[in-house]
Amino acid sequence: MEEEKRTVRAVERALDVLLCFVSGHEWGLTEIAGRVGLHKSTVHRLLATLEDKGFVIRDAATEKYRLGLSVLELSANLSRSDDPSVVLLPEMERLRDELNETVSLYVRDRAERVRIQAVQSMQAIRRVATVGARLPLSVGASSKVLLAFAEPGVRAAVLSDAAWPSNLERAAFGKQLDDIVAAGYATSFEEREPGAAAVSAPIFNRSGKLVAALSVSGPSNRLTPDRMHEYAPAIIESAHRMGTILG
Amino acid sequence: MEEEKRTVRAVERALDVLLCFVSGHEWGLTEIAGRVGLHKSTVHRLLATLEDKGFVIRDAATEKYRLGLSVLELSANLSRSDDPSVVLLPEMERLRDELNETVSLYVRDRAERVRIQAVQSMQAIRRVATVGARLPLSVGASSKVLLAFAEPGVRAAVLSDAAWPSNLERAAFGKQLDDIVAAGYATSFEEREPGAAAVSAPIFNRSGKLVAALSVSGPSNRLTPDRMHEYAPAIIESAHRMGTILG
DNA sequence: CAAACCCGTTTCACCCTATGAAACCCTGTT
DNA sequence: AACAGGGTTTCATAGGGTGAAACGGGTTTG
Repeated sequence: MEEEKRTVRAVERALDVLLCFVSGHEWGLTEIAGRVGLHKSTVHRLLATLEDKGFVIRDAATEKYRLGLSVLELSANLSRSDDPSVVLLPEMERLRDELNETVSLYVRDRAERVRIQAVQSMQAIRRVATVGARLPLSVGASSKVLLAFAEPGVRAAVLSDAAWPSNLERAAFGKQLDDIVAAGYATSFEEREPGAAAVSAPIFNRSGKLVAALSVSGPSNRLTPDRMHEYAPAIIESAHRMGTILG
Repeated sequence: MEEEKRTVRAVERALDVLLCFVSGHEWGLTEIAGRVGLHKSTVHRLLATLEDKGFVIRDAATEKYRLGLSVLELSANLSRSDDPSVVLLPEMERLRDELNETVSLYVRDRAERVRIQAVQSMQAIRRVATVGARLPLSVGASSKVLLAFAEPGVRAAVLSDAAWPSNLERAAFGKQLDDIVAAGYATSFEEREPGAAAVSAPIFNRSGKLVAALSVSGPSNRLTPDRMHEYAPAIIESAHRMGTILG
């Protein structure tokens, strides 16, 4: 609490309002005010500003707010030519076709992970992965990869974060991460979602720094533990190839 | 200048900073300060706030700012299931396959139009359309559609906008829009870009309100005026079908 | 090797402006 | 009519955003 904040409160609050729209598409003013814990009139002013700049629009029919087109405009420029999510796409599709399962790409953002790219399996029963989703860093194969192979310090920093689940045994988890470093890949079986399993391997750039986790996921009856270990070499090889594509 | 502003200045400025990233991917602090016309230290604080909420990140190598992952997260939820750009995609692909030309979807945003979805022709020579692009509302087939079929008032409002090109003869343009309403579709031949042509038809929702313009575009040697009028019925029918898909 | 320069960071006093309580205005409901 | 539940507007207050200036750390210039 002693932390000197060099941020602008009004802007922080406006961005919190904007971030309401990551879950659910439409919100009324009062709803938003309740969610962010601010007074109606404050939120009203913030929304007017956001609307003015095109970040939100009011649905003419429902009178509620939804995301505006400025966000689309920004996200269009998010994918640059040297963006991993673009240059790695062909290789992701190749791997998808080889294993016929959904392939995702994750990066770590503080104490969370974000799915920055995904290609879906073509099978009827498949893992459906939405790009942009933000997931906890405590469970799942790619979470463990993103922690295990991270630069020194981040592992300790994340594990000691206040948001980290307290019921998770730290020592055992650390041991698990060490095993993953030794094996070169991680698996998860019905860990985060029942019926789902995943294998994940680290992607390093040329200077050996971890940049992303490549993950293959599907229903747990297809992706049995045996099958996952069988797939692992192909995934590791694919991840290695991706590393050479990057700078 | 007498206009009572009910907006928050600090937030406005922060959003202006964010909107710098629609053109060019990377900016230094001083560059941004110059662009938005603010003092360095102000921009520094705003950027710190934006970074804190994940809307921008600092490239570790170049020390410059680029868009952060929160934008990705937001844009993921912009494409909701009832979002036109998603539900209309199959029909757009069908039309693309029928005519073998690039198909785009535009909506009006104030005095501009935004391409919210596009599927490319498979031919070697084809119109390449990027989603999220923002274009003037004064030229192009879909511009004319978005104006001609708009609700009463918006036509006059846009034409009298300060940003409207003054060299455009208003009376003649208005007549042209009336003709388009009568015809039910619009064409443009090398109007905005040399060598490019387009046909566009309006999409109305069930309550008869204009929601988007469906456009077929390609090289002007394939999309001759004759060919465009020949294509028009199919495009109108497709646009009508899309209207029934929407609420 | 200074000096000059550029960029980002920090400090600080001033006074602008964001804030929230309350009142107000709708429209629909009891 | 009275009420409820949304959104809008007003207004006094003090809290906080602001920009000038100074600082620090690089790199280029003399």
